[in-house]
Amino acid sequence: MTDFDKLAELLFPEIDKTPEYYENLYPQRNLSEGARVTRLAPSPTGFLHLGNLFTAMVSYRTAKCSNGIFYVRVEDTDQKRRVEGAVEVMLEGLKTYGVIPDEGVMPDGSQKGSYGPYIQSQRKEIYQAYAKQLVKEGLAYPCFCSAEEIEAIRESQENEDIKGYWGKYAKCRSLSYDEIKSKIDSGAPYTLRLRSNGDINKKIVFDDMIKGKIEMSENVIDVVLLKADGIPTYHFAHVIDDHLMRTTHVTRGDEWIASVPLHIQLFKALGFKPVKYAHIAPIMKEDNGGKRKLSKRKDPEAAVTFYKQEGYPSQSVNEYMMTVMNSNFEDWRRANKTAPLSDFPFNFKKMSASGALFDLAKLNDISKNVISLMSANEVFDSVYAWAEEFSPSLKALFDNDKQYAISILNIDRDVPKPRKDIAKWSEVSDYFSYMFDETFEPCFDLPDVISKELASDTLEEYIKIVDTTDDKELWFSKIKDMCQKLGCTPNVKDYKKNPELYRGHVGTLSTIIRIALTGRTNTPDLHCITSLLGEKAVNERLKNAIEFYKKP
RNA sequence: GGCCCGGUGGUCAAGAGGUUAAGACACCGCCCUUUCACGGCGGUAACACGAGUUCAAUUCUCGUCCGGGUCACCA
Repeated sequence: MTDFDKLAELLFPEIDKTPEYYENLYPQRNLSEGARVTRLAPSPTGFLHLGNLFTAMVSYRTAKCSNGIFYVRVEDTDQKRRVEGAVEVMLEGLKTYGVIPDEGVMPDGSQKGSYGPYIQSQRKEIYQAYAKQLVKEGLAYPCFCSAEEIEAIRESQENEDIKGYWGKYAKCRSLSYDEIKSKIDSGAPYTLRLRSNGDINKKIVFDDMIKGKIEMSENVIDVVLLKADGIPTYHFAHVIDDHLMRTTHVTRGDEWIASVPLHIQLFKALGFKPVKYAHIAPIMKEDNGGKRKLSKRKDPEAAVTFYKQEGYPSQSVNEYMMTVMNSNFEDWRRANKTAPLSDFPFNFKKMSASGALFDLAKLNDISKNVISLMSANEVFDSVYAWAEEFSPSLKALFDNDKQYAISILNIDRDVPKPRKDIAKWSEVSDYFSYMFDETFEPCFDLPDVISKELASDTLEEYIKIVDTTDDKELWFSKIKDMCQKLGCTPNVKDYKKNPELYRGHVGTLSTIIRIALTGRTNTPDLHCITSLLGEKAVNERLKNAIEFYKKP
């Protein structure tokens, strides 16, 4: 028995399973050629960041486009940062954007699939079995340095290019078996470190799916594999889990690039085939002149819940994310207006290597398009669901008369070129406030070119002939007929030619009526509004306006 | 500071050793039009800088600058 064997037994007396056991337990997946296995590995530390969603979507699409598997593994190795219920919140958020795992931790908290457990805190023995193996092979050793000692080492490395626990700084690296045994017998806490065989002068080259070839020095640092409590660090857990769960492609934020040499070294030390990496640039935010990562503290739009609160349809967010993800998405969408997102051939190579600025204006534009394609019923259902959660007053209005609400939402919608005014549900109540007596705010301000006299003349005439059951043609011809009597012209071009001959034109009259009825100068189709408002409301509003304009 | 990544209009971005350097959003103008919106047409606006290679560089190389990342018993 070598010292390494003895050390392995000393450190892990309870561990009797071997790496071979796990290899057999988790066999290669039986998938079709080219199928990719991806994962999302959230740590339960809080809310769903837009960047998490983005990364998740990349993973998800990658798997889906190759008939592969997308699973969720919870990385809860840092008990200090653990937040209760965070995983559920995240998965629920992901679900609303259509990112639903095939395997792993499901939104209801259950686990599905035969490569589990999918929660790292439940995999302690697995990590330790591999750790034991590394110790046996002399590739890992216990380190008894305290936080203070580590700090002191760091301070002594001011002039060193490579900082950390390595080379001559790795004090515990060459402890003898007996030294280790006596420390352990005395109850000294320790971490397990990698005995790095990296060569500082050698380079490692790997091919990132997004960034391309990257060349870096080999890792020489004896990183911590197992913390003092026996729980693995991210690095160790990543390598073991992604190997055992048979992940083929790891997509993660590009802040991980710096540790790829370590990860590849670990894969090799454990005898695993390395995964392929796709490192994603973060979504950025403009910050007076500069760029910075979207921050959850400073930027409300960093939280995925923001979009729900504002009432952006999930599909709008999805489409926006796709345009950021793959630059050819917009072209594809133009050519395939109603195709489901899943038909889009997602490709890593089309991803930008640098971080894109988050662009709310673009999101709004996309969302307007998405909403313009929805039917009034779909819009109603979505707005209603939104209002239930975020706007009791709007919900109450809708509850009064759902059919009326749907009719309003249908104005200028069921036509070849629907309007694109609404980007999010929170705009709806304001947009249509004048359609409800409860929220209508009269405003009699006229454009400068229209006199109060003309306004009252027009409305007095109009109130006599208005019939809210008229069809559009009749309705408009009546307004045209009024022109003569009021010294206006039904022909706008005539007016423009000789404005001094007339008091106004049809448009002028329409504007007067529009203001009286809605309090606004800009609205969708006035005929629709008039007939939906109904006789009572129309008469009332016209009377009030007349009264106002007649006052000196 | 060491190492790594990136830099095409305000934004997202195609692009290739020779192009009038696409397109989308935003912005502006015109047309359509009972307002607005939609739609159509048009416009302003970009290859960070300096060397080198080359007949030719925004594209290749190097340097500079700028931006980002990373150097934990956090992920």
